[in-house]
Amino acid sequence: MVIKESPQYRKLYEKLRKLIEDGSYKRGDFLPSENELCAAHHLTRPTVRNALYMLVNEGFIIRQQGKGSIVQGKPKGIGILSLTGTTSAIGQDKLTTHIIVKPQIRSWDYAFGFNITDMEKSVGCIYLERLRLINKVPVFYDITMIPNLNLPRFTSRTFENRSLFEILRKHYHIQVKGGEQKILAITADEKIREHFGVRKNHPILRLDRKMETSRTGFSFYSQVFCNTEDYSLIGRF
Amino acid sequence: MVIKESPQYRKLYEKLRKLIEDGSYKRGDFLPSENELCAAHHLTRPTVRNALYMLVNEGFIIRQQGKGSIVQGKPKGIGILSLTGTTSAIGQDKLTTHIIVKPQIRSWDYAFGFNITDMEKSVGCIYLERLRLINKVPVFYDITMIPNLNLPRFTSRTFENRSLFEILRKHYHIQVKGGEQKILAITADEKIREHFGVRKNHPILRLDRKMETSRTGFSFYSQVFCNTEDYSLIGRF
DNA sequence: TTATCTTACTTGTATATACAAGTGCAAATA
DNA sequence: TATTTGCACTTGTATATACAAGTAAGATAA
Repeated sequence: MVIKESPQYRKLYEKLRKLIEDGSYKRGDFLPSENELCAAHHLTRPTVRNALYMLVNEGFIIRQQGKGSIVQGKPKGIGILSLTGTTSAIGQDKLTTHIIVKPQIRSWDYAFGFNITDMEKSVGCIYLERLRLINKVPVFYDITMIPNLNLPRFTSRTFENRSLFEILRKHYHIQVKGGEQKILAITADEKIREHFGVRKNHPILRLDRKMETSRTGFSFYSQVFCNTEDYSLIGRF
Repeated sequence: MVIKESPQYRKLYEKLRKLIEDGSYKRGDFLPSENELCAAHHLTRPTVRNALYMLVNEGFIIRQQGKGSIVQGKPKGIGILSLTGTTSAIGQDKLTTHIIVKPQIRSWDYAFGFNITDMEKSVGCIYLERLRLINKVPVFYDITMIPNLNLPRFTSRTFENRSLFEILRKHYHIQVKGGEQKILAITADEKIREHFGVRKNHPILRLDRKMETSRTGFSFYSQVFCNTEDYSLIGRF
């Protein structure tokens, strides 16, 4: 498979994003002006602006006419509500993953309330369940279902302490572009209580998510149970 | 106060958005191509693309190279997770609002975990509590705190069945541009149980939100309790 | 001193243009 | 018939340019 080189504006976006994420630019700092970025990277203003608007859309910076691009810092907390997966959102060091149900082929005909196509039904899905801990405290329990479409050797890969998003990107060149989610509060059932070690009637946040990818028509689905006693979900809108 | 005319790309965005929202374009339809929109509205491609990308960012359409702009339909469900307020998210016809605590000036020194500035502290806040019902079923209970900065006659305005966002926009020319939110699951306390009419230990979704506006430095805050038994929150990411 | 104007910067809006690259279909070819 | 080729369409990327409008600070004038 041919991996195309990123366009210029995306490269600049990645660079600036990294500088914000690693703290080179702190909250309140100003990015270089558009013209300075143009000169420094040998680009024109529309190209630079393209990169800057990506940062605006993700909340890394705000822009003010007459002043400049003001760094907001990286979106804090558990950014599962935005584009990133859990791993990148909270930092790999703190997060450990236990596989509860190893990836296996199953038949399916629905995915957490999202409609799936006849084609997806016919090929079945790869099913897995994971428990994820932050500083050794179980916080997420998730069930993932991925249409079994041209993902060779997927079920034999190891998921312990690995990001699903990363595996899809590196081994299959599939990027998550966005998606849809439903959020509700429930009380823990017995299985969830056991995994989280909580009492009866403990409130749990449930997310039903559809992830849309760069491969056209290819989406996958997950249901995430989250114990928000110690960690709340944070996002920008 | 002078109200500036919207730029061209924003006008086109509004037009197209309306056409999608009122069903003139349905899910799966294609919008006219960029060149057709250029010709029809006497604009150039970059301007048209600007409008189209606004629709992409809000999930109204997706775009595919070589094919076109594919309508996704309006983001369904209760879009409180995205930019819109509750009223515009679920449609005014179904939503009724009861004022539980009428707008009043109070002192404050925190806002649901968000930091507020000394200036905001010193002027106090406008405080109100509302109960909002969908088809006569109570679904949202929200507490709102707005810094008391140059909002003449605010506390005397009527909020029954009116949108807070709309009042800010029409009477004070303040638009909500985005914000930050924390989401967690809790069990209903006695006050909430009473308003929602639910039993003890009923799970409730709580959102702590900071709304950032077009008036620089002006943000307001709300805490929303949501009974997700019948309606779950839906958003795109 | 105080108030106003100018200036130099910033981002915002808009046009005009060019070529790359993905999609789908029809015509030409084996 | 089946396959390939070419074409006409779509969006994607990038450049070059111009002027509008917001911001801040220094120069100028009252």
